[in-house]
Amino acid sequence: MAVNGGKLDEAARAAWLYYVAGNTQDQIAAKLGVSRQSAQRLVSLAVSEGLVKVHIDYPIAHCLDLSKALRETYSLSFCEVVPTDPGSTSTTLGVAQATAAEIENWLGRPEPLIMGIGTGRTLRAAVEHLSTMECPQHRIVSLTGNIAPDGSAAYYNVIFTMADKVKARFFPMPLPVIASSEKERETLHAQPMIRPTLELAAKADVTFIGIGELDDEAPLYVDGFITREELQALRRAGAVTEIIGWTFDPQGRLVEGITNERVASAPIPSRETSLVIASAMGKKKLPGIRIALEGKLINGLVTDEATAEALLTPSLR
Amino acid sequence: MAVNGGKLDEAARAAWLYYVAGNTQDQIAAKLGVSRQSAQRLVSLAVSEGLVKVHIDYPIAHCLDLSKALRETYSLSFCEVVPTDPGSTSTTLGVAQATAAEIENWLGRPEPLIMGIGTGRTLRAAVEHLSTMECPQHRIVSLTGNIAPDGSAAYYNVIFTMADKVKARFFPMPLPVIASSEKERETLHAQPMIRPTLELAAKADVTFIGIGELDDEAPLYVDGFITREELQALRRAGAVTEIIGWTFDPQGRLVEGITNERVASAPIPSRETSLVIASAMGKKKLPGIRIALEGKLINGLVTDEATAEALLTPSLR
DNA sequence: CCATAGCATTAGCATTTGCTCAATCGCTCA
DNA sequence: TGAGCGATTGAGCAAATGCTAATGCTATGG
Repeated sequence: MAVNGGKLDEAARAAWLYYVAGNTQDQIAAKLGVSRQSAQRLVSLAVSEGLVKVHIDYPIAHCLDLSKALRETYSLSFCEVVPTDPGSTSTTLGVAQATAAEIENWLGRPEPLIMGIGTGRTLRAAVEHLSTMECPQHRIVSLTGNIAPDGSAAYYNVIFTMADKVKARFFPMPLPVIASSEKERETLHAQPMIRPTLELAAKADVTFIGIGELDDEAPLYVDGFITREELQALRRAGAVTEIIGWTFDPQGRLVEGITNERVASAPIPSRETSLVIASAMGKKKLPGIRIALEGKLINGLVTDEATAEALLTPSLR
Repeated sequence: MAVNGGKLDEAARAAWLYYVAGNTQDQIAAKLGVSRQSAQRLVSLAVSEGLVKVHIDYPIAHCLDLSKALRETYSLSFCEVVPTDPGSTSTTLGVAQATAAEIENWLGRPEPLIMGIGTGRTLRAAVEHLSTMECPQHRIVSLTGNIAPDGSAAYYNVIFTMADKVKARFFPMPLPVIASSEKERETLHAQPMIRPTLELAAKADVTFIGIGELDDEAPLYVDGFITREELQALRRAGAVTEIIGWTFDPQGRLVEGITNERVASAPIPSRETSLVIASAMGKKKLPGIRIALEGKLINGLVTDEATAEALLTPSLR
């Protein structure tokens, strides 16, 4: 720890000299008394450890236009559109950083608030971009269970990662994502540990969620929360997208009779009382985002240019 | 404007692809349909226009230690210590960025506040690092006059530059820094345009100031607010440092009888009601910073490692 | 005390970046 | 219409950076 900390300390210093003071790596090497290669390693360590935060502080007109159009079309209270990298296959690039910035923005406020946190790859990537902050005045509540099918803490439940970065009061949900029966869900939800957390989730001032697909790589299936048979049954019943465990049909209605009766997650907080921000981009998520928007499940969105344009093009379904 | 804006737009996009998406300049060139050199130019334009904000998000132990020691030694409410670049001759490097971040931090708060702004090279450099922000709830008041001796707006009065970046309610002070006589100052201060501004300054919640030397490059003299003779008289009378026009002796007392009776600035806001943050670094400013600290003129400080260490070494006077 | 595994460091090279200078483009004004 | 001039572009090269493979070093266990 001390050694590792000292290393990161040096890395941070090297990165500072490089990025802020504008030294070359040769100069840094001389100043820190190490070889040029070591200086390079320190800088690259700082980058890979996420110590170096870069952001482009300029409102790109096209992104602003798209954001405004989306806000108006879907009556959103919040919408952020980041540039698209035409060559990238990443499904989080840019959106993760922007979501992290928005989370930081909320957590930076002095007045106490309740933040709901969903799950998924995108949200996880966002949380990894968070700075360390101290904000004991806020309460952060997980909307989904965090027990993986094998009994371990679910990897894509991001609240534990978030707790490493942010000092606030955390309320994880010690539940599976999907209970084995409707009755089990009732029992679990009635537990004294769970009920206050559910009540807190309902009172969230701001909520960040991801949007899941229900194709063959559906996160619910890949992470083992549902079986292949259940996935197929959901699709046959018309389910197209998933948000914090709940599955929806193209009209934004909960699909009944398969898994939704057993989902142990909190309901998505009400748009009336909470700002519900979805973070998602990419072609595969398009139907899901559209459902969330048209079904009025969300009132905030972080996405990229390409997805924003597709959302504004009349649906071809 | 439209052309320039379009250019910056492209530059921002190129910089985004470079720094956030991690493309090489060749890839960017291909994606934007320009030559490699043009892509390079766009990225470098974005950097030079200050569109690219880099910050190192890691608390370097040595800086934290110094900051803590300074807070305790001088009972400061706020202290930030940035790394020192041993080779640099800059007197603002790092401190400017850190001060900008702190200003942004205050301006980002939703509850309305009054911010006092002093003058000087360091503060100017800080303001140039500010992001554009919208915060109409805040009021920002200049503590010094902004009329240069030639009648133009004084360059190092930073409030106008700040107004370009930040949308808030600004209260500049249409006065010279130093009036021609005590009587003139009284007259000016009694003006209906001035009095409310002075009252606002006295109520500042947070105040950012620089610290000026009184050597041969004294800003007051270089900028033409005082004559060489006045500078020499001030020095003979024991004046060592200057803050928003006021000159102080080593005991932190106002030097009487030379210029202080004619200084048209607002008084430094009270430490009882305002957080008064000085930003300064470098050997030349050391005596000034020490006076400000020991004379309890300030209760916040942004400086660099080398200066912090010197401040913690018992004075050799 | 020695052997060895694992990690850090170095050297050398390929890639990427930034700079300079000459050429070209486009605009203004006679 | 064309000359003049500033701005923009591209080519080539030098500097800076990042990667890989080989070497050296340290700690641990026999």
